[in-house]
Amino acid sequence: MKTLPLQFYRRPATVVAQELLGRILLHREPSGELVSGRIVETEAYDETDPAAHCYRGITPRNRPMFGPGGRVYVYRSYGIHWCLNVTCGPDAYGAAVLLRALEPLEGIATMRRRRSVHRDRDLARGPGRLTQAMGVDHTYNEHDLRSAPLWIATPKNYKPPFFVATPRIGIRLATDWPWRFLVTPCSWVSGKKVSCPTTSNHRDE
DNA sequence: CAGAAGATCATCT
DNA sequence: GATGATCTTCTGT
Repeated sequence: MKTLPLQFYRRPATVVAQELLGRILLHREPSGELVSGRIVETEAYDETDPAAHCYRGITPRNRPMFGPGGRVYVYRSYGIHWCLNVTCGPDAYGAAVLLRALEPLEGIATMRRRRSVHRDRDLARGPGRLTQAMGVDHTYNEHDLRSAPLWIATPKNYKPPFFVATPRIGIRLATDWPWRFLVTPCSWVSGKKVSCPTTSNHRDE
């Protein structure tokens, strides 16, 4: 599997969000074990989005978002969860893609140990669940995603996603595995906050 | 310094 | 559909 190069990330978050779908997130844990999953849901943020952490400039928390593309930005959500973002664009521009769901691939037994769920498809479906399953937390902030212990690569069977709509900020991108792509509005649209059904609660089929 | 809101999730009805 | 857990950040005084 080939690791994604720097220039992949140094593009607009909307583009990176689209092209991250189908790639593999890998984590070499302190124990040496490898856990991984296919990225199946993403969400783009940048300085133009009122819902984005970087909308009002740099703060201690969001500083990684203003770093160069290709790094980790992890933040605490609702005091309980960690959420994993991939920074995008050039240095000094605030942009990132939130990783919202994985299809578990390797280290599934470890994921099950960390998350008690009945079905494996729930192991990493949702941003908070994803970090719990992968064993990722804030200590990974600003880590370069081209190298261990946390990196993203392209699988051998990768096929570029097809979209009928143009992805943009405030739009959540997802694929039901295998390969049915969805585009869902979220956060803010046309300056107004809209209801935003979370994957975890509403895609239970 | 107090208070509210939040890129969530599990659990309950 | 509603609620609580739990904590950081931001805003207002």
